[in-house]
Amino acid sequence: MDAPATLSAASLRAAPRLPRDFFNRDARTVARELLGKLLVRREGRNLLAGRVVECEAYLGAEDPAAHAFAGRTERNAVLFGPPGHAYVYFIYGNHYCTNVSCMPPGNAGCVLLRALEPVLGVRTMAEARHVPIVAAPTLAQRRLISSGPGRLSQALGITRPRDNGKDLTGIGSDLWFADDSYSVAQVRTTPRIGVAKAADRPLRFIITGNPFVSGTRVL
DNA sequence: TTATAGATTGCCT
DNA sequence: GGCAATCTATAAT
Repeated sequence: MDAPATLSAASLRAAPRLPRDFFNRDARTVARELLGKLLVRREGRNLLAGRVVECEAYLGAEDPAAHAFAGRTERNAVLFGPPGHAYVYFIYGNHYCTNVSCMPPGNAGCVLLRALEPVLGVRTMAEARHVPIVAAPTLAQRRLISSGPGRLSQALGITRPRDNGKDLTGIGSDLWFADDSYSVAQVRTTPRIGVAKAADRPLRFIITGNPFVSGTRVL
């Protein structure tokens, strides 16, 4: 039912990176297929990784909730560039949110990453989040690491100065998506979280039943 | 130049 | 469940 709790660094290195064509499609398609993939960060010789369990699609000119809705600005310029690049923005004075651009240049779709299940480098991610390091963390404690868009960005050290505009499909990139052939049993869609406009559109995608999805009640 | 809302989080009651 | 924190982009003077 749940994804594997851990993953070896060797198998992660063997997992193919998602190519640019993967992102050169409608944001809804990319969001759905991104579920179950791994977001990987290389910190020197150390690898950090989390499995995507929740994300949201943002469209272009036809989506009032999207940053690209009002057109190209210095802030959102990445969205209008080629697919497979990181769009990182700062929000509420405290948090970075991580997106990946979709669609060909000129089309501004993107996918916001909202929750990861930590699978490799968990201790390092917990330290980055200032989450207590304990021998046998509870589910509630593990959820604090990367369940939420601001949380997962902090866990992987993703910031706008460091990562905005980065090519996530580049060979030399220190941030990328990997496919370890994990199979997602069922995908559920819901309205997007925290948006006032176009609040009725089912553009949030989650792995049904995964406990690391944000807002999940922990018993 | 000033005001306000925001793709959030964490602490308080 | 309520709400303050804290900064940026954008709208309103």
